[in-house]
Amino acid sequence: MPKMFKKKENKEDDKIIRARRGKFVSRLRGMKDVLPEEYRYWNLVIKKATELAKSYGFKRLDTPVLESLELYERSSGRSSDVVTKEMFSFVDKNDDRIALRPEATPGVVRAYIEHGMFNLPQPVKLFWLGPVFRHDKPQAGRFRQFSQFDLENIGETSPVADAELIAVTYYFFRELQIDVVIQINSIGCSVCRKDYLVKLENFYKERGRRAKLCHDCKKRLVKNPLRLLDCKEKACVEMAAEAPQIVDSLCDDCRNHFIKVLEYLDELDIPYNLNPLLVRGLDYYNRTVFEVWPSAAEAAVEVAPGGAEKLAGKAAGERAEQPRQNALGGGGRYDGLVEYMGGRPTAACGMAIGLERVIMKIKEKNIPLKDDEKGDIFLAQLGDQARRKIMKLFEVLRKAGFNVREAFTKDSLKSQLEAADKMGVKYSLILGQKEVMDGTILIRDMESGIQEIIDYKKIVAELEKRLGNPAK
RNA sequence: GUGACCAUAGUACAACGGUUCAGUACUUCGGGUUGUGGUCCCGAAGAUCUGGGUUCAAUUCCCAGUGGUCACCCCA
Repeated sequence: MPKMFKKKENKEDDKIIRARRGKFVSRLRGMKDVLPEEYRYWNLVIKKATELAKSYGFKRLDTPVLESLELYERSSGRSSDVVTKEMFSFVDKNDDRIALRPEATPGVVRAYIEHGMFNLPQPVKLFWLGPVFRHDKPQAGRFRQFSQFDLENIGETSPVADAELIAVTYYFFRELQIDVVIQINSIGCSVCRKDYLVKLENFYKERGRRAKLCHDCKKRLVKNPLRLLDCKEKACVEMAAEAPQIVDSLCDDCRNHFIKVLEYLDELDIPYNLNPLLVRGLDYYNRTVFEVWPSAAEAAVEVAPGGAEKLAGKAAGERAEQPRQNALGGGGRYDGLVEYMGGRPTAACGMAIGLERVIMKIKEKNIPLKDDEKGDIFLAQLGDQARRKIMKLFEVLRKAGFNVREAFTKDSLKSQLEAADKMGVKYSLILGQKEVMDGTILIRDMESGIQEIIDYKKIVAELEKRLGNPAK
């Protein structure tokens, strides 16, 4: 029979087999599994976030993954990209408009109002850890489901709150050995921002600048002029560099607030860069806005401490020239949001860090991680009698605090020791028929291969001698 | 949303318009007689993303879809 027919037959067989197995349904675009190997990084990052937040007096809360679509439309803003084009939203069986949360703040603010947290001592400091969703096109460090570590300080007008938030953010990165620089700016309050926007619009109307703007920016000029500063088109960037800076238009209150924030940061030696072009993509921000950018050593980013004096003295510092990289985190003040969403007038500020990006950085830097899943002792058995006895021993050792591993389902000693080896344990305890009879057990040092017979009753003492007392 | 590149076992890679070419390595599983892992030897399992088209013949060429990677936009 010619081969081509044979081949075809095989192919048909394969199809049948595949059909019997059932069709494999793969993961959704931009979604990611976190495998045990990767979870080591997550444990590290989550632990750091939790410890740090707690030690600064933030308390954890969770909010639902699903919220009313309206919540985000109202809070994050109709002009924000997050709301207009990146939201996972749908109509449920009840005809309700639902969204998977694209960020944490609106849900937290909703919870603050709904649970009457304004009756708690103010400010209310909260932290939040969990998945958020944005329907973006996946790319390096960008997923459709990703995780944020979020801090909110609600009910505090003082610039100390802004500075503390930024400080905690900075320490988070520093303690994970990731070099970052805080990009910071103030976008004023609704009053002074209005003045600034007039200046900005006038600027773009002068000397035919408007005609040189890119297509998107022409729209921005009408819809959200602040975003003009944020454009990456060459012509727009050049114009933005000459445009009036918002820090020069701040009202006294906003200006003083901002100076205070910077003074605190100077005092704490937190490296930041006054970035007059930083605006942010969510509509609810006012006054302080900031982002966390990786400080690429190779890009020779200039750190500019002492910005407070500069700002107090004259125009703000040099324009940020470095290429914009993926932000690791960001935040700012949102004094109007709580009231806007139906609460009392309440000042607040918050920030969020993208954990996948943090983990990406940790991996890039090859920061060694210890494998805390490793066991110290492996229990091997031969024969059913021994197996029963050793299953009890497992409980005893586990309760004594030892890190014990086993492969009770395997029969041969060979395969059990093989498993022990792969688990990287220090010692194996081997129990066979003979030892059961004698009331003994073998202890094998897995590195040297030396093994000794010990009294079964003295196991715990022997292990404590070799490994130390786990209870201590 | 726009653009570029890509798509073969669990992983990393080969190969080819048909022909003992779907191969190699790692991993996994089993074995190298009685109760001993790491090395070695033997064996097994395991893949051409989906759908069309061109062709006598497609895993290979073309198109579309899907997915991946990267950049832009935007952000975390």
